[in-house]
Amino acid sequence: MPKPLLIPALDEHTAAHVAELFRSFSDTSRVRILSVLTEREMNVGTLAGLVNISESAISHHLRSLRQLGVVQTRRDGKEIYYRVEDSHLVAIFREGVKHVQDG
Amino acid sequence: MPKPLLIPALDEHTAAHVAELFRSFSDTSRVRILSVLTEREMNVGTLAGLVNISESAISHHLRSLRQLGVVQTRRDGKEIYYRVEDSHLVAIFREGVKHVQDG
DNA sequence: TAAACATATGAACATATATACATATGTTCC
DNA sequence: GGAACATATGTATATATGTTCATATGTTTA
Repeated sequence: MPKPLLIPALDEHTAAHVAELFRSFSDTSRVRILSVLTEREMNVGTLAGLVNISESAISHHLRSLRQLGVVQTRRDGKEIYYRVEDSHLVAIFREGVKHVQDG
Repeated sequence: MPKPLLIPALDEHTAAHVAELFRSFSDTSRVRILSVLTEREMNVGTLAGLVNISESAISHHLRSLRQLGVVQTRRDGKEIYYRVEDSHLVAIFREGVKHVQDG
């Protein structure tokens, strides 16, 4: 089957979800958070130290990431550990980082 | 070499560029534009018809995508054709779409 | 060169987003 | 139960972003 001359654009609904996914990677602080959480789980306080923004800001970011299903949580006593479980998401994120690093 | 217990977050400068890259995929209209331009080159007018937003809006999006190096251009007479040349970018974009479509 | 067409640009506006601060919730240990 | 700690939430605010409308630039053809 030959490619049609006029590719129809992705439907609005799917496109909105794709945009939403990439938007979760589209802020400097969130990228730094995810650069950690794609390597290992981490709790909010430690994360705040590593990323150098307030725990409140971290928590707000993590909430939206959790709502989007990008991160998962595990409570251990007083602390809540966040991680990125989905390996496909991890791969997409890492490809973005690699693309930047390879110039 | 064992993984260090404390993964340092990605440095701010690199993270900002990664965020910028993903931000270019983080809007519904841009995703629809790119869903076409990752398949074949296309001019502004036709694109506006496919994506269903004004030519001006398309043009603004294409300008930022061009400034980020995401799209390239070719003029043919009155028309300017846009395309995504970088196959790594195309792959990252498609993985995002696939991730959404596979649920 | 003028008219018609394709695209780009600038300004204005409305909406979204990130962060900080204050406060609330939930957990542990005394 | 109360104190101390970890995280979450609500609100306010500043900034960024997407779109529209009006206008400018560049290209072709009469």
